[in-house]
Amino acid sequence: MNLSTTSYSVLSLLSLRDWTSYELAQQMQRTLRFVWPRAERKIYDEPKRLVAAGYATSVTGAVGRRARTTYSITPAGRAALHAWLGTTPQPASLEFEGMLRVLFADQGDLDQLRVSLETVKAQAIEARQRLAELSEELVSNDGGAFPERVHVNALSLRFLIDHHDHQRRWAEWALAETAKWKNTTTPTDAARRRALQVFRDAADPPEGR
Amino acid sequence: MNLSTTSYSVLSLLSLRDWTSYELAQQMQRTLRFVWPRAERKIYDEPKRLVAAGYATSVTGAVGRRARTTYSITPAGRAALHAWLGTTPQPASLEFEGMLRVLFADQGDLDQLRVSLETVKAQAIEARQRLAELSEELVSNDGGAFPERVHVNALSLRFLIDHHDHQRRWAEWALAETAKWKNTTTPTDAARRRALQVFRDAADPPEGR
DNA sequence: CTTTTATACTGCCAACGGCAGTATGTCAAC
DNA sequence: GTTGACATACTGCCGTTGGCAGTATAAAAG
Repeated sequence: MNLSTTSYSVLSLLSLRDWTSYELAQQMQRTLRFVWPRAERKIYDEPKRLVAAGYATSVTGAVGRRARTTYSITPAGRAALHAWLGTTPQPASLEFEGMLRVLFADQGDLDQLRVSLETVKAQAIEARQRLAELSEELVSNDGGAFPERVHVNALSLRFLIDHHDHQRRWAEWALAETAKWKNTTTPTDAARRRALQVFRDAADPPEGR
Repeated sequence: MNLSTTSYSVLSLLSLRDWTSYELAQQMQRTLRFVWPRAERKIYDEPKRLVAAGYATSVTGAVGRRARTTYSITPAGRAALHAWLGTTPQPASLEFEGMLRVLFADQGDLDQLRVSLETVKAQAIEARQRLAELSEELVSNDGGAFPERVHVNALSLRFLIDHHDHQRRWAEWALAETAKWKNTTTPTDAARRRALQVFRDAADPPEGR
């Protein structure tokens, strides 16, 4: 009975309050998605696994003739969560289809590249908008649903905001850069010089500490 | 016979030159991993799928008594790749276990939080170092193995460098921020004020265009 | 009182990750 | 000239995940 990181992310939510599977699925999509994106479908399986592991208990009530199961964390669950917080996380990993389109843009034409960049920009703005909405919620009622958690939420939000702003700014820069291109296959001499300068900058990592 | 984004990333590599499965697996880990991370194991299946789809051909040679299969893109493959470059990419998605540890740090203790942040920082520096090595290769021999592709490589590298530098700088900021904390559960008044200021900043997205 | 929308899931299957295993090639040391 | 270490070059297996489709009831809107 091995639990995945997804299991622990659900267990983490259960450490804050009781939830139904449906609420957990909603909450994962609304907030945790930004750092741990998982299909809604999978979230429904996790509480069952947690119960099987002894980390949660379920209470089945009813709304009309429909069953409603509410899950709660157990002391063993809290202990397991505490232990997990001391384990080493996997490195962050980024899936970026839009960048694949850019990397191999020389196999397509200039219009396609520019549409891809516009899509990346629009998607960054969209995600940024979702974060702004979450933030508004946190500002109102002085800290949102979990006002005792403002400090950790702020740590995380600071990163996510910059992350999505960075995507947008990069897309804008790339659009400006490619505005001077005549085709996707042959860089102009100026573009070539700027490219080599990017490589030289990148080859020299900043001081670590 | 539906091809995945992983299939198209392999097809993209084949558009540059011929490769063996092993070389493709290496190249994916070395470079494309940063934008499309996939297990080495899976890369071995992709060329076969591309052959089945008519997008690649295979030629089996030999090194001693060991078979060596080299894959090449077909005209149909080039056409399919061109069409794919015009499709809409999925939004970028980030998996960040370290941030999960930070978000639920109030369920653990201060030492665990600081170790998590140090790990995030070290992993960012490590990834940045891999990018610096790639860049050195691109600077030498005036553009690396594919000098005609400097312009698209520069576009992508610019983003990736900033992405990993951002992770490092954020981890350093978070370490400084948490240096003032007495525990993980109760923010000081000052920390609480700074948190609410983060939310207010975040609630106000910058001008889109 | 009927249609729409939200709630609350489950089944199915292809894609994926990670580990273990197999087998050959290359080079350096003994 | 053989042994061992390491690199090359994959394949099998199995549990996890993503995404689509489907089922069914409750609540809200018209």
